[in-house]
Amino acid sequence: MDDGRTPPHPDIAQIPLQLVLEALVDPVRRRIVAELAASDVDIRCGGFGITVSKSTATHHFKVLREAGLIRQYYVGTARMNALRTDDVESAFPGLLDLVAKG
Amino acid sequence: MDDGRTPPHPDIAQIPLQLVLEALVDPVRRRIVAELAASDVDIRCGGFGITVSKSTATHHFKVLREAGLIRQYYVGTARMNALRTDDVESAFPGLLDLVAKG
DNA sequence: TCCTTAGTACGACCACCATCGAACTTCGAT
DNA sequence: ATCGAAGTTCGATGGTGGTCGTACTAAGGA
Repeated sequence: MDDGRTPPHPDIAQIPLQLVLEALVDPVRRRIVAELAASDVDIRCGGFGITVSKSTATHHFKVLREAGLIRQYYVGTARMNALRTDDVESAFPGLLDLVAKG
Repeated sequence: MDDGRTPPHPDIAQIPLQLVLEALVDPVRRRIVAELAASDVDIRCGGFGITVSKSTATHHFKVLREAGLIRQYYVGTARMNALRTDDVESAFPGLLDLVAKG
């Protein structure tokens, strides 16, 4: 399970609303979530329409992951991002729709 | 309508999600919203279980009002606060429930 | 008329967070 | 074996927002 590169992912049921709102209040992070929500496939870190530096992007993905909103895994050097749609919807119903619709 | 003391209240349909999230990311403001959601009656500014100074409280109410979440009106010297439940629910379905449940 | 109560307005301060660049790691391809 | 592409880590910086105290205004009661 733990290949030493896959970061830990929290249990959504135990994430306080505070953490989720802090994650989603940033427009860059909300854009990431919206793009994932609109996509059929997972997206690598470099594949989003965001205009920040790579180090800043890394920071945003970490915040989203620790808030339980995305899952991350490696494919080669690419770090893939998946929206935890069902998890989030069960813990915070309606929230993803709000973000997706903008 | 305008008695010179009643502040302007924005049309909810035109409020960006950004503004609402900025309002709700603060735990003090979320507490205010939660208390209003749990109450049958409107509550004056001094009637909440928050532990900040009066000037800080004024600031929080202003943010909530400008985000379209509450309506404010005067009764004597007391400034009453009412949750705009239906407005918010129609513009951001599910959001108030998340805050109310905490 | 005072005095108290309720809240606002204004500055100042402080902590936090988004941001960046530079240096580094890891993987894949040449 | 090298090189480039993809991210990470670290430290520094700058702006913004939550906080407070003080001074102020408005309303109601003694």
